[in-house]
Amino acid sequence: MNAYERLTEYGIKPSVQRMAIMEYLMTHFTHPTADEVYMALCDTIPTLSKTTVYNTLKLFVDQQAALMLTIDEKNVHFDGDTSLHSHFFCRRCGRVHDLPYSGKKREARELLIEGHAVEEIHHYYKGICKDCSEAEKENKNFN
Amino acid sequence: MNAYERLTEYGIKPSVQRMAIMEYLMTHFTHPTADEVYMALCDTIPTLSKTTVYNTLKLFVDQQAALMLTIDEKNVHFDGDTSLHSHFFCRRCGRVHDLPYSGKKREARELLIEGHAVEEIHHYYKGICKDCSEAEKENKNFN
DNA sequence: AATTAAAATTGTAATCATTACAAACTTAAA
DNA sequence: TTTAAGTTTGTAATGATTACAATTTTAATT
Repeated sequence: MNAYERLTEYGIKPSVQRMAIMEYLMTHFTHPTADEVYMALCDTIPTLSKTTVYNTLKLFVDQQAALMLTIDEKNVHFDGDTSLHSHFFCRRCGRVHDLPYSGKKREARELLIEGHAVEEIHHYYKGICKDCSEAEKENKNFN
Repeated sequence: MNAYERLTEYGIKPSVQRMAIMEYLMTHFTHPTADEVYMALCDTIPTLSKTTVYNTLKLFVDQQAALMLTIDEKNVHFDGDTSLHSHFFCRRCGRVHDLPYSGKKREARELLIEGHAVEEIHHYYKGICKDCSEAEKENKNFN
């Protein structure tokens, strides 16, 4: 599936900017921030505005075509993989790693928990990631 | 247990400000933001600085005497209840509700997942809370 | 008690991610 | 081709958080 199809599938009218941003999310599983998306695309789309990146990512999230990760208190991260999975945030290098979802497999939508209508499930781990742990052992700095 | 004991237990040297902030966390389970803590205390401690509130909450989190919740992209929330439990963030009213932890009960500390050293486990739900759902049914606004 | 050093607190100013807003541009329909 | 609606853009504002240096407090020592 390409970016165009993905957008229309989620009821989003395609445009050059929207396709570029979706394409980026579909090919980079680094959980980028809005700024990282902007920096990656502003060379190929020189007229791109950061406001557009923010607006577009918000649109994707509203349409459930992307996930907004609030795992990092410094920056909001975005994830083009909307399947149910967990995340690990490394407080050393600041990266977000994917992990399989370890909770009960239940549907995110149409779920009531203690009377609250659940729309999203987020499962986060925080700590020091494998790369940073190994780098520390060797007295080296990762990054 | 009072605030003084709690602080010393977590290796934090007590002070008037620290005890007031810890006392607030121990008696209010509203998951306040730094600003809410400041606003609640600045009447009784008129010289209190917002910087002190930020520094102190960070100290509590570093010493694991409180949890930092990044569930809300607008504000960091704090939780004096460090036991393993889940949270529900209402995108309507912005409040954070407690929920029992539904995942596997495993120790947060000393846990390796795919090579990553886990220090914290966070389980978040997002959606519309019970109060807001009921208020909407009655065509009223909660808040 | 006076001296001193370390730690804690404070206020101000800076930072920086995000948003508001209005103008400019594009699209597609009429 | 006009019109309206939707989209993009740039600039300026917002607001939470942090940096920093000065002040105050604490606690140990003389």
